[in-house]
Amino acid sequence: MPVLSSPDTANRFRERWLDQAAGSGSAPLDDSLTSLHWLQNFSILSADPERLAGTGPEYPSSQHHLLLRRLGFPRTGTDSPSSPPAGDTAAAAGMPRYPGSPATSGSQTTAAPPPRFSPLPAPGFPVQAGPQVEVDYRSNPKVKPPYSYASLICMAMQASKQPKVTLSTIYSWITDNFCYYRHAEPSWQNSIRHNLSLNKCFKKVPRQKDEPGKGGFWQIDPQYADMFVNGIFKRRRMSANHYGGSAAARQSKLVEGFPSSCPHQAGAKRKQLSSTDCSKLMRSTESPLLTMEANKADILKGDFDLGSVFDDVLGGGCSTFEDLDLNTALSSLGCEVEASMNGRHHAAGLGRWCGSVDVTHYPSCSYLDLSTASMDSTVGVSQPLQRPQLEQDQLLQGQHQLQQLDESATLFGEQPADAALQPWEEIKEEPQVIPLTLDPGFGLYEGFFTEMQQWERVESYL
DNA sequence: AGATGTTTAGCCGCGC
DNA sequence: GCGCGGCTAAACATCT
Repeated sequence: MPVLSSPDTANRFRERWLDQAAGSGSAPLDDSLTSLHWLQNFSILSADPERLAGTGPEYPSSQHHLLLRRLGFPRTGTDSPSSPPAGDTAAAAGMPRYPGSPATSGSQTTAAPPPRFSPLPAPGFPVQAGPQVEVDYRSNPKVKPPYSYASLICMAMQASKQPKVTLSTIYSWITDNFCYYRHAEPSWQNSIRHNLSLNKCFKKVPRQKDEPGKGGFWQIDPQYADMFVNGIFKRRRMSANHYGGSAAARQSKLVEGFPSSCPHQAGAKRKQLSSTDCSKLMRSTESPLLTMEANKADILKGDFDLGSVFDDVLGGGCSTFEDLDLNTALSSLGCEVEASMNGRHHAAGLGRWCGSVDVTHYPSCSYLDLSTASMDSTVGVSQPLQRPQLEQDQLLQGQHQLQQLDESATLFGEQPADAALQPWEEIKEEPQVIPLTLDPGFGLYEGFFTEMQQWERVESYL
């Protein structure tokens, strides 16, 4: 993670951040740098359930890929499905599946580069000389996207402007954006369902009696929103010495904070608690409110205390911003900015995974969802926006923030070259993400947004 | 019947 | 080696 090392920077941050907190206006905008027109062409728009009937416009695959990458969808090695894909697989095609997992089938030896969004190889993956080949997952049916199902679900949810999505919406978004799944055996859908059910990060929202349709809705449980960093599901173990404290202690906290660490979900599921016991245990404490209350103490105690972090940083206790992964924080906060233009709500995906420093670096990205509904929607409450001026202002604000993030991305891009050699270092930091104490009903987008915006602006004040 | 949701089982790769 | 995370597969239940 790029760092800000100068105390001056911290002071600048404090000055600007505090100024903003005091109500000072925003800086003039430069539309040329903040145009979001490209977003409107992003195929993620098709995630809009109303457009998922398969009649949506098709965008050139190259454009899709470019946009997808511009959105910052990172290729994540650790989230790459580790099992042979279903259907016509990359493995079957003899294509090494990323990362570092050579094709398991040697029957066909078609040489192909590993699927990747970024030209950087993953650790353990042999560096290949020559031109970097990128894979367009939208049009290439042979390469399985290197995203875990949880990540795919998260993407679909994020891409949707809805605070809750149906299973079919998730299916549609995935098939719409990843050609592989259009041709794959439908077993992947089973895996999606399995993931939704088993993964505590996803919460089912029962369909109202008067709501037509089948099945319920799904959303990311705000309690676990921080598990999705850069839109990618992160539940990897932390490095032993990443924090100042003991890894064991943090692991303990992680377990406390994330029931997903229950042996049933974890690998020990068959060795410690029986799945039934665990399931019961988990469900007995499943209420986000309960668990939130239970976790609140720890969270407030400073598992990641923003105030103390700033105190450290601003007070010089922290010589650098290394310990403050702003992008992680931002993404943990699920940065959302309302942005609809001319009273017209743009469809899903009016947002971006921002903070892409450089395609040659594995960027630390934050998803800036500019969809209006996300912020204004609460579960079961649809609140049409009729605040054109506010929307304009917020759009401008969002654009401004994007601009600032881009600028800060440039700033962050001035990292040592060797930073690119360890692109996965950020992943090790993922447990550092902030445990959210949010309204479990996606009220987070309302109640939390005020705080979130300030976090979102953190970089803009540097 | 088909879609959706839950649960169980087992395999694999990776990190510690 | 062990634990964990991710995946596939399958059985089963429930709902539309």
